[in-house]
Amino acid sequence: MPHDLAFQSSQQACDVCPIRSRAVCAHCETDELADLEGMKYYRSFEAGQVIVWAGDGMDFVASVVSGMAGLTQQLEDGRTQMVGLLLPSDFLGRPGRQIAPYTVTATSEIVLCCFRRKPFEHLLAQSPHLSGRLLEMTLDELDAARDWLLLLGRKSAREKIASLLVILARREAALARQRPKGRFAVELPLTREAMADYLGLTLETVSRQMNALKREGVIELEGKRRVVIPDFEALVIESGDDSDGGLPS
Amino acid sequence: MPHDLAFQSSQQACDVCPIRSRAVCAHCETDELADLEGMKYYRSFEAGQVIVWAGDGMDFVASVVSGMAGLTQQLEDGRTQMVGLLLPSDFLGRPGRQIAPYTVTATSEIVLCCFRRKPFEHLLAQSPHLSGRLLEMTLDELDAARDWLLLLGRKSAREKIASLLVILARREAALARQRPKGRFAVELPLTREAMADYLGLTLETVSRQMNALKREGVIELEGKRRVVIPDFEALVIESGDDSDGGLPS
DNA sequence: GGCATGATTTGATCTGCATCAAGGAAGAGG
DNA sequence: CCTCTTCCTTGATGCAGATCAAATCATGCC
Repeated sequence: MPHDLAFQSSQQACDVCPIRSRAVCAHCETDELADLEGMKYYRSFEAGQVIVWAGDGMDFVASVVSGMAGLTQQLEDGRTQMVGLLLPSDFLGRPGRQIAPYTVTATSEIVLCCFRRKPFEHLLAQSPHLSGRLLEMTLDELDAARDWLLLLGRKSAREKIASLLVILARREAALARQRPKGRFAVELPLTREAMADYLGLTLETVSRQMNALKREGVIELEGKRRVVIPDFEALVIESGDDSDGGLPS
Repeated sequence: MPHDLAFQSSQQACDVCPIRSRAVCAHCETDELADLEGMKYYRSFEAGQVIVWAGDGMDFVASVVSGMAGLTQQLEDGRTQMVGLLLPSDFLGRPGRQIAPYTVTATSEIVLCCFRRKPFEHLLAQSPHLSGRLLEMTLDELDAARDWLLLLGRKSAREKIASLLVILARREAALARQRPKGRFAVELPLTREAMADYLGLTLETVSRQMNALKREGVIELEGKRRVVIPDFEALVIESGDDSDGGLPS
């Protein structure tokens, strides 16, 4: 039985929270934060643990504080596709919906800041700061899903791998309010199988393409779960789209 | 130059609107509807016309009244993926964003109920009925995008075609507040190429699979743009997922 | 250390769909 | 009626990535 970190950090204050500036609560005022503090609790999961099963009831919603999780959908015969990637500051759960439509699995050790559903929904109805931010985040997620549709529908295996690394690098940089450039290192808290499920490939193809990119010097592997990108712009070219990621300036 | 139908219908009243019960304005009260009437105007486009180009400014948002449109994304080398399908009652545009990220093309003749951006955003900030409904619709769209990810990542060409027909049948039935069952006819306001762009296939594969389904009696074709589904449940089985579409009862 | 367990790599072969290449069909405009 | 043009179908061939099969590597446990 894994050691549950939940109660170690159960009373961390919002004003020192690392995701404060990007999470659902980003626009909240002091009094709203106080309300949120009253309904929140932390939970931790280890890599591989299931956080929610599709079809189960959920009595909470949550923000990812650290770590990574995947939303996963399945066909009856077992074919699996990841349909959402939860990184720090992302939101888990849908207000107004009790039953989870997707299975959520921790792909690395993860810490969630959970809010009890009922009080959260109540506050959501009161606070335009909260509901406005949630709308904004949902629209961003929809944009990300649409980029992902392009990836799954039209990119080659090699481009898919490169795209995933670009996404992870951008997200990691965004938390530090930067953008990736030149030499850059990324944590890769995913097994080859999880990557395959994300990219609509098999794990063998993922392995082959990763090693091909490595052989050609586009990436360097430090162990299996850490990637160094010697030239970020070169990786972006491999990813197939030349967009700058839509970030300003 | 096509004949512009825009001004023929420029003053249709909201209370006789066919999409009233499902569009952004669904939860609005009489006074909010009056505000909306003041900022709205209708525009029509013919099949194949571009409604918005990616990168262009948009000074309106809109609801689809009738017809169909596709949001489309492209890689520099021309590979094209549809990333959104706009059917009656769907919402076009993102509040707070001026520049369109995707090209929007009418795939059939289409009528839009447009709202001037600024007044709409103002009302959105005032009205929880409006913003709440928009959040709800955005979350539904995200769910649809996630089903689509599964389709693109893991389904065979045959399953993809069947899935598209199931989606169109469900949407057509939903407008009449029903669910498809038994024998059912669907309009297919898409060229083979548009279907291919939706499904991440080539138009040749779409054509072959459509005719294969026809040969096997799963579908019947009335002309090229109308499909009769003799047994809806059989089509759902071909689509690969046995879900009931998530509708209650 | 020795041994299980799970993750990853690597190789050989197969196959579904893309690609390339002609034709048909059906409507629009002269 | 003829001739574009656009859309669709059908056939032949090739290839990227799936599938099947075995090592290799790591890690934790006894």
